[in-house]
Amino acid sequence: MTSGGCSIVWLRRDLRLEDNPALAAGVRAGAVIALFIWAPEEEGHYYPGRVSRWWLKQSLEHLETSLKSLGTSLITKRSTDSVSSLIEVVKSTGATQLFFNHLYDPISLVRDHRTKELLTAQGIAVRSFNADLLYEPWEVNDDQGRPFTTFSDFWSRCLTMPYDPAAPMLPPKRIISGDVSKCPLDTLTFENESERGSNALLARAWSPGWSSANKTLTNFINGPLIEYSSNRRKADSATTSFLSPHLHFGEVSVRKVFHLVRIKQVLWANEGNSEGEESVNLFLESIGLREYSRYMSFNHPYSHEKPLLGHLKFFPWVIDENYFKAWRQGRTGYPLVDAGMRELWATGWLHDRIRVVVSSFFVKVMQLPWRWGMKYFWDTLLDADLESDALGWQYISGTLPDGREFDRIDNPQLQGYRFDPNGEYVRRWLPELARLPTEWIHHPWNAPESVLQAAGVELGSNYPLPIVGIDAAKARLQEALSAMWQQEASWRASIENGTDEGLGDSTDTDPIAFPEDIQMEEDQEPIRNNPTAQVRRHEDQMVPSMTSSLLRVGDEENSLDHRNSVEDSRGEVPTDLSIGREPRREVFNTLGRLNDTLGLRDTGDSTAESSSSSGRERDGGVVPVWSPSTSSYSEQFGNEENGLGGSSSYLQRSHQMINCRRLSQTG
DNA sequence: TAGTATTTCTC
DNA sequence: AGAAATACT
Repeated sequence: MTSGGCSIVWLRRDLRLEDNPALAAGVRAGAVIALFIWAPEEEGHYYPGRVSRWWLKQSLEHLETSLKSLGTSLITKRSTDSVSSLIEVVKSTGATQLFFNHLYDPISLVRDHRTKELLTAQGIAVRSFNADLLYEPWEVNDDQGRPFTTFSDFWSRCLTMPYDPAAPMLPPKRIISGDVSKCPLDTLTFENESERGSNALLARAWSPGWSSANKTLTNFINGPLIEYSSNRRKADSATTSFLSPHLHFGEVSVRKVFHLVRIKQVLWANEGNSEGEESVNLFLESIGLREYSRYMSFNHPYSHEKPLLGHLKFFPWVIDENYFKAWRQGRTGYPLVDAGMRELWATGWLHDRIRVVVSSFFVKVMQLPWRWGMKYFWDTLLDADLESDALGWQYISGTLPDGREFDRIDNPQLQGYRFDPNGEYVRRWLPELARLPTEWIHHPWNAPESVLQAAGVELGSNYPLPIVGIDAAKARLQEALSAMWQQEASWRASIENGTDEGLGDSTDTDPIAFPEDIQMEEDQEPIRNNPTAQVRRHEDQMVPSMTSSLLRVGDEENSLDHRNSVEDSRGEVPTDLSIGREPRREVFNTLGRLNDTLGLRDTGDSTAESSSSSGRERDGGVVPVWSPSTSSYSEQFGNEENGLGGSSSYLQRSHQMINCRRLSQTG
């Protein structure tokens, strides 16, 4: 019981009982205090959006009910500093151990690192676990022991690792409760009055919580999965998994998903059902993208705010809030884009394909800064996920080695006929166009006046004309790109002259500010003639888009001297996109104080035995820690050309980043 | 069967 | 937009 000192199990985005290694460790160790800390201010700009908070609230209630039935309760704390709250709970309960599962977003990396340092200093035994990924980011490396820089290489490696992802664990049968009599709990508030109203409809379409997540998974595997390969391209098919919000909050373990799906695949393979087999591959790929997003975030913690390809910092984004607003409101004049944006606003949901369409339009046609779009997704998506969304937007923006090309503009009209050939999707979300014949539904601006009249469409009045013509957009994009390269060239030249400092610094400290911390949400007309479209028939998908990564990492020592940056990494990047080099090292901070520099020394396969055994340690005997102080990232992976000179600024930069305060109080 | 047109997809 | 797979003749 409580006398020997109980354990705190700090729950975050792992709101489940099954296959929860931190919880299992706590239970094994004796009495447990299950703790959830709500400290949204720590997230800076990324204070969770309305629908995301709604989900979290339901999920926590569900979890608490489950915990109660197992014999304990959920302790909730409202905080602006998780670590202090943890210490407070430690003091008031006499806990001697802390367990939690890893997170990989930039803010958590820093916060969790700090947690370990401070709590360990207080004499608390801290252990952390992998509960969110098939493999930890540091387990997956190329033959040289460096992180992969493209998704496909990363993923094929994952699928051929010498050991399987850990098998999912069963939930505890009962939990002995620690003594919380002296530990006051806070009531958490996740929504205000007006939000409550807006959220009311969500419950008709979604059921947050781990048991519902399991049902969703089962339904998917026994239903739509087999046809995933053929159906996944329709804009509104109901053939996707709907798992993404569940996965975001860790209501279901991705390893369980993986195992169940693989079992199905083996079954189908034996029956010679190749469509089913292929479907599983494709579905797993979307799981893989989610994995990769964590991988990228871990290796490049700036990836949510900086393009991984350095020259992008010279791209002359169009700073136009009216464009931005038109996009948010679904009034760009391109039906497929507008339908998507209205669905997003009304439901918090978008098919993966449509996410690509609207974000590509945002970046390539409007040329608005991708971070604005990402922020809006963050604020409005039910499955908002920083890592996945950063990967998606970077992929779309062409700022990754294997991202889309810069100069490619997707034409929403063509995409419309592709993903929504009969215009049903557009008609559902744009009632003002509902009577337009399919022939014109995706390009009303070309329709004869008589047709428009018959359909009751008045362009420029009840439906807008295209906000930007595609041809004009192409021209503007060309200009922007040449301006970018020019800037980049002169920047490079200034570096060679040693006059870099100024420029280098100023440019990368200015991720274009968000429009006065947009009330992106409520400033819209809550129109939506489509309230009852709770018909969540739409599909889901893990994340918007994505892919890719960057960087080559050498081992710390080597990379500084030999591996003279650029050149070698350059090989696999399209032509002159320079990739940064980023020395990095994980520190394995073992509780028992084992080897603390098991970094990337041993590479992938066979040699990895020592690290693989420790890395795989299920009990968390070894706790890998992302160590900001020893890692540095090239600011925007583009400019390692400045050799050593640059590396000192990397360090500075990384120190800045470590400053939690800075991170967390931006917003 | 070779050669060409068309569809599909980029993570 | 361009490559690759597929379909057609």
